[in-house]
Amino acid sequence: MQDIPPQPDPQPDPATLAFARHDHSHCAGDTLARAEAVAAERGARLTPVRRRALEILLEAHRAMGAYEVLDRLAADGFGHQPPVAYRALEFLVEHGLAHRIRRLNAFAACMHPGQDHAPVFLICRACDSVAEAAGEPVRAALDTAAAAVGFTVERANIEALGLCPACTQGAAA
Amino acid sequence: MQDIPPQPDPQPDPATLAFARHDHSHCAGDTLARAEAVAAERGARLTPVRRRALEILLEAHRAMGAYEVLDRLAADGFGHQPPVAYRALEFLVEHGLAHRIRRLNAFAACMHPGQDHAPVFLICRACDSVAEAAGEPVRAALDTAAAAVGFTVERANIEALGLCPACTQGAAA
DNA sequence: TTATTTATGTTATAGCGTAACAGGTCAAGA
DNA sequence: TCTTGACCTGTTACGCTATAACATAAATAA
Repeated sequence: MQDIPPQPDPQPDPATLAFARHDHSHCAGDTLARAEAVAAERGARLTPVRRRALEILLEAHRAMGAYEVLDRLAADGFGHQPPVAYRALEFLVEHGLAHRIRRLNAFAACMHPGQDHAPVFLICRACDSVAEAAGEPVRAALDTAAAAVGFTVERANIEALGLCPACTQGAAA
Repeated sequence: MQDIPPQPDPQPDPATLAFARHDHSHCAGDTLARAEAVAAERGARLTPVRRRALEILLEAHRAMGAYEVLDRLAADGFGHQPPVAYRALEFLVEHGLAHRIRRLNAFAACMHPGQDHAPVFLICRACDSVAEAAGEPVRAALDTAAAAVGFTVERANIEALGLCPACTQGAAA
């Protein structure tokens, strides 16, 4: 998922979650299955709304605003009011099944539920795509910096704005 | 500014920008002077509203919402509408004289204008204090992680939620 | 001066998020 | 079984955050 194609196609979606091409239907289904396993393991109740909210994020495969998720939930027969979406999303974030991207006021399904809980988000300012990259070393450096002043890190948001591979090429050309 | 007092007093302010005690009036004036130098150097026009907005952040010495800054600007005879504050704050952020803390929907004066442009923010979930710590190693790790997928980082937000030294002690006691 | 850019201020509105309350579901224990 | 308590879902209502679009004024460049 991290390899960069030499000639990337134009973005198929305005905000895909990984820059490289991949079998999306497979990755979504697979991730959902792993998310279910993680939830079961943690004793977290993945109720219908919550599960559907996660599916919506996985299907879209991009960062989505809470109201956008809400619209889809409502269309599927769930509640129509903001708290419905916010609570489901909060649950997913709480249990590491989704992430909140504050720079975008948006949420995205976690692509590595249960394993990689130090994600960094790479947001392309040109094409608005968003990638979730592994950030263990970044998190380790953050923990060190915090420890130096006596601070204990519990949760972290690490978000970068810049240019994705495709747009870097475009800018150079 | 990074040393931790053995017996920190109760927070004098709900959201101070550094955990350790220090001579605030001195640090604010000094920082403002350095900020002016940085602005001049960059050819950035530190107009009255912008300068006043920076002063407000420095005087408060904590993270402030845009509307809170706006109220003070209005009280000083500047405009009363949101864009007045947002534009001034945006300018300050743009030129590295202030930072935006997305987790708090707030802004804070940069404590190291012109030198340290890889700040990390440490937000205490117990007492709401915020510290700006040096984050060069964190930023370096982030750049590395991004480069691994071909992404070029231009700006980054690195924010940690956890417990400050004082509240860690309190929780342990 | 005149043209051009940049900054300030306004009105109006869009977007994001949460508090507080009501009803429903489910499991554990009396 | 029935009741209690915890949790989940849904609602209304509201507040906070942020920006678009436009008018005016000030500074800069020609």
